[in-house]
Amino acid sequence: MSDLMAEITKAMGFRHYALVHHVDLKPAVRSVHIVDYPQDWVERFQARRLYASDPIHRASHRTNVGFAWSAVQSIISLTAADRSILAEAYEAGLGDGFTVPAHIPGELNGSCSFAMAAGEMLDHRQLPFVQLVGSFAFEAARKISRIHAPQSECPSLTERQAECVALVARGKTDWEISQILGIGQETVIQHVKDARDRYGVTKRTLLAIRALFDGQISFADVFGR
Amino acid sequence: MSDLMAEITKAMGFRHYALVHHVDLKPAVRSVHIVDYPQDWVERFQARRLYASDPIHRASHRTNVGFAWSAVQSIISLTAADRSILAEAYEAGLGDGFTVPAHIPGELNGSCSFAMAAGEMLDHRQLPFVQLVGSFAFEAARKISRIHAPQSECPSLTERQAECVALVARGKTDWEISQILGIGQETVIQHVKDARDRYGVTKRTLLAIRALFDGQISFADVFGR
DNA sequence: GATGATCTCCCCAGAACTGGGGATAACGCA
DNA sequence: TGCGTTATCCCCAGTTCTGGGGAGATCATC
Repeated sequence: MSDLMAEITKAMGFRHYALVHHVDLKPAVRSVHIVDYPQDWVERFQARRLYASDPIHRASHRTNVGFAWSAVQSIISLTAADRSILAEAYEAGLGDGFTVPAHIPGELNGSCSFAMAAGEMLDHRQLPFVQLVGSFAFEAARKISRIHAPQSECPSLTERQAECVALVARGKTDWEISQILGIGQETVIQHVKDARDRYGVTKRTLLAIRALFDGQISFADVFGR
Repeated sequence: MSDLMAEITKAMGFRHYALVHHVDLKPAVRSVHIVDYPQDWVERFQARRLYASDPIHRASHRTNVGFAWSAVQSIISLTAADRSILAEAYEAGLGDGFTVPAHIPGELNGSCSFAMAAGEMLDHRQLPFVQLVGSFAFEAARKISRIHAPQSECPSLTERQAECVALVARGKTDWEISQILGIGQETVIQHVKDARDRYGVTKRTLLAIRALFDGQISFADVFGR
């Protein structure tokens, strides 16, 4: 993967790339982290835990399409600290660059960035192509890094159960759910009990999250309306 | 905007388009909703509130790049209900299509879809271009409707709080969390309490889901390892 | 007609959570 | 030095959840 990325990066006229989830490196977590940035910068980046506050990362959380680093202030306002981070990156050898955000609900935020050497100019005519490459590169990395392990049969819930779980996910108590659905509290308790059983979990919190994860309910069910 | 979309749609060889946030239509909410689908289907879609459960929408919540509708089962597993929804859409005049997801942390999920008439075939060589157009179209629509996030307060948690919330999301009890983190149960109770306060919620279930939604924790934290 | 699935309702005991009220210590920042 | 933040711990009363045990009604299917 990194060989391929290096090749593509070069072919597009860039010098460095970073294909990352925006988290501190935790070996235990299956996150994407394929980077070819100046070593010096990578170390400082991690030491200072910039993955959360780096202005490029922050900007990538506010948009859906890629952007040139030189245009970052059109997306977020830069603080003095941000400017010094950018200056430091430049010192370390990173010139202008282009970052493609990669967000999926319920997953870590990520991005795919390509950078020139310090002093070189971006070829703006090429950016749409870079956008495309960035998106697909991230998706590919994400698929590879995900073991997609159990692919266990997602237990299906009955309609009533799903309705109850959706309300559980909204933080409703069993009594509140009974009022919303117009049935008895005992009935709700039973539906939630049955739903927990189907998922083989013992806590309603995990029930809600599992149901969310495999699409029995969606974030729209939780926050919609 | 819709004129332009219609033109682009035609130029790319498609018949219909839909540039939408995945929510029920509410005039009060400033969300993107630019659609040119068969009227019949739009009505049924809204009547049955499919925005949340439509398999194409669900699939678009699981990926970051576009996908052909005919390949949707490689992303999510289809239930019988899903299949009947797809069949119904086909009946209504929607053939194969291509959907580009558009997700931004803290905002409503959205997508940009292009569809053929029933019976026509997708030109797969063109899909990368469609991907590009879809992304930019959504971003443009989003900027115009300038919903720039309903100033979605994304409260930040302290490290300890986030650790506790991640474990809450795994269905652990406060006592279990205390054992895992090697601290007192009372301390865990306090951290969870503080985290609930920051999010302004009163139930740990909603706390976990909110934290999941805006990226404080991820599904990897919940299911990983 | 039996069987299974679903939805509805009921009771109970013990565990877990929630919302108040405290406290101490360490750290950085002004 | 004082103030805010964070992390740690403690107590308590009341609510909510969890895991057992039931039961009757409907509906489709075999």
